[in-house]
Amino acid sequence: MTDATHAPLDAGTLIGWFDANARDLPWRAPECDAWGVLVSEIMLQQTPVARVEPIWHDWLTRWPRPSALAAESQGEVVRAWGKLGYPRRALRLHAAAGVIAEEHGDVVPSDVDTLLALPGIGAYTARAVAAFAYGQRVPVVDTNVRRVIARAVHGAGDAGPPSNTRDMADVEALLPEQKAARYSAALMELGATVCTARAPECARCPVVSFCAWYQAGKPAYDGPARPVQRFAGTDRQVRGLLLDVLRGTSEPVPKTKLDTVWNVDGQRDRCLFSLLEDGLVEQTPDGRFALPGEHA
DNA sequence: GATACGTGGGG
DNA sequence: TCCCCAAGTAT
Repeated sequence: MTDATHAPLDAGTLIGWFDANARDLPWRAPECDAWGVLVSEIMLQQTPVARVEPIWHDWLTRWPRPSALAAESQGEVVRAWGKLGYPRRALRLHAAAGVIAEEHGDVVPSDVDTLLALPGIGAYTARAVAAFAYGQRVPVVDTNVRRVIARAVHGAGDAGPPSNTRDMADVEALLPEQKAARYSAALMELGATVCTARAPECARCPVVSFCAWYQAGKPAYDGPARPVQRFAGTDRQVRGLLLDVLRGTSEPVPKTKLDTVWNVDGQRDRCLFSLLEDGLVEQTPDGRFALPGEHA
């Protein structure tokens, strides 16, 4: 066993660093409740902090409780989601708010399994809410945590493909008995601001002298390459263009209007159909198109 | 386990 | 310009 004070990711060291260096994010404020934490976690799925912050403020002001969001139309929620990306998250958060309002007394659940049963909440988000909103000692594994552990503990340049079971066991082994949630926040913060993917600033790292990767001379990552996420020309781009039209109008639009955003007819129609299937778009009785729930 | 799913900033 | 990356989830 490694001496705790010399472990690569010592809790006292990391929490001390976090106390002094944590970013002042609104969902970390003492007055932010579990609903605010949940909204932030959903918005932060694959979307950078800088783009989330202003939208998060809008949402918490407009819908300070789950029941308030649940009472809103789906379309308005998708519109307020703006350009955060992956708008199905907005629909799922709206649905989760409905369940919380109806079945949980308008209080975000604190139990991991109950959270996991809500739409849009997976292994990461369920534990993030349990830890950051309720102070529970549960492993919180995101891409930052995986990268920090890969480097500091395993001496690899980057994390390999995710494995929920193995990744959670890795974190569980590091998690201190006390202040576990704060430790997880520190781990994530280190990965987000210092031990970054592209250009880690090892000179600023509080645990550099215990880092297996640094000690080994920062060898290049030799694992399998991540699949590249192309965007230009994909259905994702076309769906985004279609939805952007509908976000910008309160009145339903005729299909001819949507036809102007992309000139490959087959792809465009397929994307419109998939948006209808996903419930992100609805067709009005007269055949026009709109965001859902506003023009039945 | 692989794939689909938005959007925009930075190197 | 192109490519990588960003607090993932659902299928």
